[in-house]
Amino acid sequence: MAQNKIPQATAKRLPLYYRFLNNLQHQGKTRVSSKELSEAVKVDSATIRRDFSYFGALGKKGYGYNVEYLLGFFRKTLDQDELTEVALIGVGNLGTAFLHYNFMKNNNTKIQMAFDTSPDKIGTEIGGVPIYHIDELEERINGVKVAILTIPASEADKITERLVDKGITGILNFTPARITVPSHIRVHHIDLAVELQSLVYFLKHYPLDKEND
Amino acid sequence: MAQNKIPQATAKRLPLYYRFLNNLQHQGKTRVSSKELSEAVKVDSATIRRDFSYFGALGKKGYGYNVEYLLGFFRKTLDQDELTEVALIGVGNLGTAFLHYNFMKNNNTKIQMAFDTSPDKIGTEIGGVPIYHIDELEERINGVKVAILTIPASEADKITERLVDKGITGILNFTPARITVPSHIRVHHIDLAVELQSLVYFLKHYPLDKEND
DNA sequence: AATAAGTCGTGACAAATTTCACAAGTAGTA
DNA sequence: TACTACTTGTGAAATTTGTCACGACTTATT
Repeated sequence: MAQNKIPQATAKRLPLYYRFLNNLQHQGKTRVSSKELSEAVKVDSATIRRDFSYFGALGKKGYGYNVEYLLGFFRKTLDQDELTEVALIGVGNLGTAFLHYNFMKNNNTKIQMAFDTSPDKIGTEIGGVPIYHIDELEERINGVKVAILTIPASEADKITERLVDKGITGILNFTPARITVPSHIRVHHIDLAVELQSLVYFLKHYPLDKEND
Repeated sequence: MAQNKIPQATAKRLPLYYRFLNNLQHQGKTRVSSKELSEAVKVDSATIRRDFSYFGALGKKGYGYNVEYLLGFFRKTLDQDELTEVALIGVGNLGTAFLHYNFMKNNNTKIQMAFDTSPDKIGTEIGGVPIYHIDELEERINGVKVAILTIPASEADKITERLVDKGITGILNFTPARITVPSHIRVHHIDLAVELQSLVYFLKHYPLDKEND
């Protein structure tokens, strides 16, 4: 299932490449060079060529890459044909933003259900996704392997434990809490406050002049 | 202004350390070892010690680190005493989430104003932050150096240009668009769709067993 | 005082990632 | 066909980041 030779740094950029290739195709472009792509995604062109090369020789010298071919290749590589079901826990503003986001456009993931405690929300739908009471988590979440956590930090540990018990394998954690999970479960943390603070720190201590992010 | 010896990877972790040290202090803890901290923030203890060591010898052998001392040190280092004013562009769900977030608790940043186009929102406040019409951007944003972009991707380039013209120096970009700015302006991209796709990719291709994130 | 247990700071190494720079090949043109 | 301009794929070097492992010192205990 895994050609486990691709560096993690490369793997993180793949979804980005995929989306921009999609854009290019919609624009009717049939070929693209690493230089053009570089300007679009803000990644060094040599890095892009290196990234692609892990999958083999996908381009042609003097020509560049064929958009459709590359796109087809990435679709397979990123398992874009296979749907991954996702559950969203916590329908606050951030959670609602996710529900409105149309993930299906370029995507292989679908938020299948959401959970909250607010009586106003339970029983309704947002963006076509039904919202259930968190008490129903155990009975409804069967089969879902990925969860997005957009709840208050104070709830994070408790909910995480319940998710783990139900066999979740990946968690996208937006709470400031650093949750603890068994080692076979993958957690990606996105901490909005840290991101903002970090940006401010870089502004003050790493003034830019020629380099770019 | 910058002791420019600190690796970027370290710099990114500083706000995280800072917050957990704050938590510890609120819990009344006076000392902490790199091992304890490691368990809390999920960063290898050797990495933590190395990170701290870039700032000098902050700890004591056989004892650990004094929470208050360390906290005071980080407060200075992260310029927690100096307030950075932030403008938020786009008061959708994601933007609203930011406005509700109480950044002032452990933080040196304050969202001073927000902009949108919806007549329902303009003139109101959310989380104490006034919302203005985007047309008033130029006249109101003076002095603000950092902007959070939570608008549709299609607006990103246009708004970015206006922000740049008004002398912004840092942008936290939540739109899927990879915006283009002059090289002296720092942009951090956070792409929610990419984050989710990326997590799914890792789940499928990099099964965990003992290692952890 | 002596001993044991704990912890830092860091030299040295290892791993991961990025970048340079160029040979080799392709496309386009005349 | 011959020539020019372009672009890939990659060996090699550089840079960045993470980890190991241990000497040196501190605290606590007996």
